[in-house]
Amino acid sequence: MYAIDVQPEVTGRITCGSLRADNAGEHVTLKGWVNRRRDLGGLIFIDLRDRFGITQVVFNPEVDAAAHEIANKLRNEYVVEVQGIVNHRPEGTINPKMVTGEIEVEAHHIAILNESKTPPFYINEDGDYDEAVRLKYRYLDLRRPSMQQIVLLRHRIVKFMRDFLDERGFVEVETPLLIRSTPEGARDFLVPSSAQPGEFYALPQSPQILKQLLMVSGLDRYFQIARCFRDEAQRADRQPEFTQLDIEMSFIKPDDLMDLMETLMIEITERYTERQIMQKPFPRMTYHEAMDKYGNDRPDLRFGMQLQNVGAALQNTEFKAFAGVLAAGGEVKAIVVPGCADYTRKQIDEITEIAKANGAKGLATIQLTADGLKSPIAKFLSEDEQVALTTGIGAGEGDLVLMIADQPAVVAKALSALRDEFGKRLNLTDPNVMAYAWVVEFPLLDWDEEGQRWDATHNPFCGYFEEDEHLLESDPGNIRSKQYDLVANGNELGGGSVRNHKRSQQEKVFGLMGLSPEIQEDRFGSILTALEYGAPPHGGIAFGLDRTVMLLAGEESIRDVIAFPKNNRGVDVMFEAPAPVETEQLDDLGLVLKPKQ
RNA sequence: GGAGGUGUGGUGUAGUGGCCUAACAUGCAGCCCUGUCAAGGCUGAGAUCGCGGGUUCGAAUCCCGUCACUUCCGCCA
Repeated sequence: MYAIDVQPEVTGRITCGSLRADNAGEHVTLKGWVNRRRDLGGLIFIDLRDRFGITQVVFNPEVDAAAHEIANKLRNEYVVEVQGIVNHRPEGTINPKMVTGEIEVEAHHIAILNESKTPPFYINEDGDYDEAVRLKYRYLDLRRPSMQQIVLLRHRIVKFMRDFLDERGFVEVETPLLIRSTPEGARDFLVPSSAQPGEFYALPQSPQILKQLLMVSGLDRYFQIARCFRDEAQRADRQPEFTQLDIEMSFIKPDDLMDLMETLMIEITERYTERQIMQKPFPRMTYHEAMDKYGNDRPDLRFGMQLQNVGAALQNTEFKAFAGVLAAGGEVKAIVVPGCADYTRKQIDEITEIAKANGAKGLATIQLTADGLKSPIAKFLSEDEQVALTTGIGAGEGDLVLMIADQPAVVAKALSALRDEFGKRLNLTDPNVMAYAWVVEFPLLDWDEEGQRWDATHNPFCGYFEEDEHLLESDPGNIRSKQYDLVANGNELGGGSVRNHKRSQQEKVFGLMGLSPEIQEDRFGSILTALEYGAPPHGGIAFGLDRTVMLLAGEESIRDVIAFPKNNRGVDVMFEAPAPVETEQLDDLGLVLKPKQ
């Protein structure tokens, strides 16, 4: 349990978590919910719960017959007010599991402030309840102490962020939610306007341009707990509206920002969780290194099992599947899975499916059993090759070697998925460890086959290394950006960059992305013009706040760290939003709905 | 847009062709009980097994379709 809650002092109300042996003899009034009732016939015990804790109340007919009579009617989740005397519990009935377990309140009066229907799930114990029901009755779900802990943790983290940044000269600025749509990136949520029928605002995917404009304003250091919106498919760690800790600073190098954010994350982790940080200062690796060793730009560094390139040993292989891939400029990579040589045919099929679901055409396996090599491809491999693919990459008896041959992107994706799978299967992902790391030097651009143009890897405002300037024409795919991502345990927590602060730089990037000067002016005129008026060098970062809290709270779903989240289809099941609107509302907006298919 | 998983009293689960007139726990209702703290004991109510169709003498169970939830791929500058 983290020390993240405080007892209120302003109202003078005594909470259900505050009474101790010292309070014995005091007359008190407690208010809260009935967590549990234990009716022994003569005596009735009530565990009274509020956000701050649980206190046992005892109703004794010999002390107050009227109160005891009312207590007969109490049920779970009734809201009551109890007046009574704080007593030491009798010898032998102290409950060491409760912080208030040395005392109880002897009730002299009780008032039922509100009754409650039987809740659709248990408030007083944690369980794995149907999420649809939890979301429909979210106010009850949030009544559960474990959910309140998360709400509090999030509050503490956000408050710490604000204080931390304030102490360092950052200014919190609110930026508008009704902005202009730009078709790049994710699909925008659109908001129609009645003042301009047929025209739309968009909700921001991030305050990117706005915070850069604040740097042009000379604000020097900006932050915001910024709500962002993206109309894309949901995931366990993605919501249509989410919150970022958004930061921008002037006159910085990437290192300045990384150091600052690293301090912030270390402080938060160590203050509010009991998790161990795997390595301080956070390791830094380039994008290429991350892709090479882990096949992933957000690797889970809690375990090894790195990808190994075995192409060199297979230059002359007779195994056609490998030879063909290598001849076509592809690669063959392997991971060594410890202790899984005894995998059954069925288990091998299972992991092959995982590889295929992640784009691989197949999965080659070698099982190093006590009886020797077991592998469907062994017969195609020379003795030297067999050695290279086993002991040559550190595999020993009892281990399982997994190999994928394909174009680098396919190999990376599939092997990375397998690595993550075995990290879980083999319990290598210690939930008490936070393996933070920075990934840097992403490629500025990657080639979009469909659009036949270069696309910004991160965002189009990301700056690039001056020494790569000469690649702008010849080899745009190899320009290194000044981007940095903070990853932890296989999650991308945040990303940012030092930006283009000159119009000419920014135009070059837009140009490579296939945006004509006219389109650039139309969509990004404001920022481009601003860059002409003494824009300082600047850069920033945005942290996924929900994702960060999720990880620190040890939750597996982003929905568990958002008070009122949407479900997997973006539906708010409590309010049943989105919902149709009145025809009059559409008329005001100049909108007509197409008939449904 | 695609693939997988799940769907059985309020809740969590069991049941994978007949023994199911659907079981267990908990919750709920009633009764008993003065030191419980996941209180205990007894009694009881509560599910046409997501929905529709099919196969079969017989379907919670097999098949097809559909819906919902969920995970992943695509998507997420």
